[in-house]
Amino acid sequence: MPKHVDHDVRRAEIAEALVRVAGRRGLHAVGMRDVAAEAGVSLRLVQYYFQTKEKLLLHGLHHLARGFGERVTARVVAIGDDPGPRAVIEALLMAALPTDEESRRFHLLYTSYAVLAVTDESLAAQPFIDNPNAAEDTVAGLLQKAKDAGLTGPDVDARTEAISLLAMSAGLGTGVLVGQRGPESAADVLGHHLDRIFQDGRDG
Amino acid sequence: MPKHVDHDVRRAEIAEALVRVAGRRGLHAVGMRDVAAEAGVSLRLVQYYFQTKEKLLLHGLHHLARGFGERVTARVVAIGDDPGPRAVIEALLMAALPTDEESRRFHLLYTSYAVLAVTDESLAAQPFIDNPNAAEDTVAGLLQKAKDAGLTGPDVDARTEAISLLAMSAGLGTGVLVGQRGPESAADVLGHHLDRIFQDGRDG
DNA sequence: ACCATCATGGTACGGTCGTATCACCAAGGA
DNA sequence: TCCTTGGTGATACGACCGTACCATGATGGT
Repeated sequence: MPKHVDHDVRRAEIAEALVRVAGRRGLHAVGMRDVAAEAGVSLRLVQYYFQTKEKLLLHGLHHLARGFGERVTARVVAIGDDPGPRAVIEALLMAALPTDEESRRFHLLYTSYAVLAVTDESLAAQPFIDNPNAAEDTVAGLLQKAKDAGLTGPDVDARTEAISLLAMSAGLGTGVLVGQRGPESAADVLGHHLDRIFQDGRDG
Repeated sequence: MPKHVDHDVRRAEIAEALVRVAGRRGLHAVGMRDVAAEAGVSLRLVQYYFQTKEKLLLHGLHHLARGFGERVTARVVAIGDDPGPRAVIEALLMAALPTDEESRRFHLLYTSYAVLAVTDESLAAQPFIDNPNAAEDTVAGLLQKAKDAGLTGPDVDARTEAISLLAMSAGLGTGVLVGQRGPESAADVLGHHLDRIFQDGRDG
């Protein structure tokens, strides 16, 4: 067997190119030729590693989700050793806001994919259920831990507050994306609600 | 002058057709031929009343926003004479949730348009700033009135809570749209936060 | 050393999309 | 009455898109 190129690496490169060009011109406007040009390869190559556009888009979604997960993890790790639940939740929520180019791209494309998934049955809607649910479980778990440790008021419902915070983060993110408000304003609103939840305890 | 057809009526009919077919198959998937077929007219007619697709889409957005405004107004009016601020806010927020086919369509298409506006400079981003701002002002005004009347705790910030509620409503709406949660769950979460805001007062 | 095979390039094909063009009808003012 | 003009239909055009097909290096196992 000749040449032996790592297909996974190549596919990741092409998926990266898809995400880049889609972030610039919009997911609806990207064709396979655009992706090929962005990746610096020929159209045939894109066809070779992904047989069809549908598979390319699907892979792009997974690539996007994976990259975002890594981003969030990195943010959480970066806040230091044994941080309080509030710091972790804050890092989680802030990472989801479109503050820099990467998060902006993520928010735009993830929303585009979600919209596509509603009408196109070829694009599975499952990632848009599972991923948010996982995030919800994580935040709810952290809140419950905080509540058990007495860091929050006794009347907070961890699950409800987790849902609220994530929904707010998503909604505020869209507002930032379309230019309705700045990232600082969104962060302030989130911070206000974290203050409310953690008002009875102290945090590190 | 012959025939005398009311252009505004015709354009509204075609815009309605655009919204219907886009709600079914996704905004990205609709062409002028689809709109013509849905409206029961020829392609030429769509071209005649809207010269270009860009203008058709723009008119569709305005049509959508106007229809939604009327829907919200109707909901608010329907709750009876001189309702309390909480009831009005609740009606506002609930009307935005994708509960029936019409609100589902609105949420899907408005999100699609917003995503388009981010990358396509032809589609003005202004509606996605002005409309949310107007909603925000309305809710903030109602909250302030409630606070002045002693219906809320003295520590609630009307503007921040208005932003939060609308962002939550939008985020929850998306969650309902993609099937992550049911409309009842979203309504519960919103109700929980309204309870919190109005916890110190009584409402009618 | 050879050849099966992975990897890659170039290009053509069918379809669709937005838009433009040509033709026709109908009606009301001169 | 006739002719100007608004409304409508059918169809053509050029561009682009996703996909398929054909050709050809390059390479490693035997």
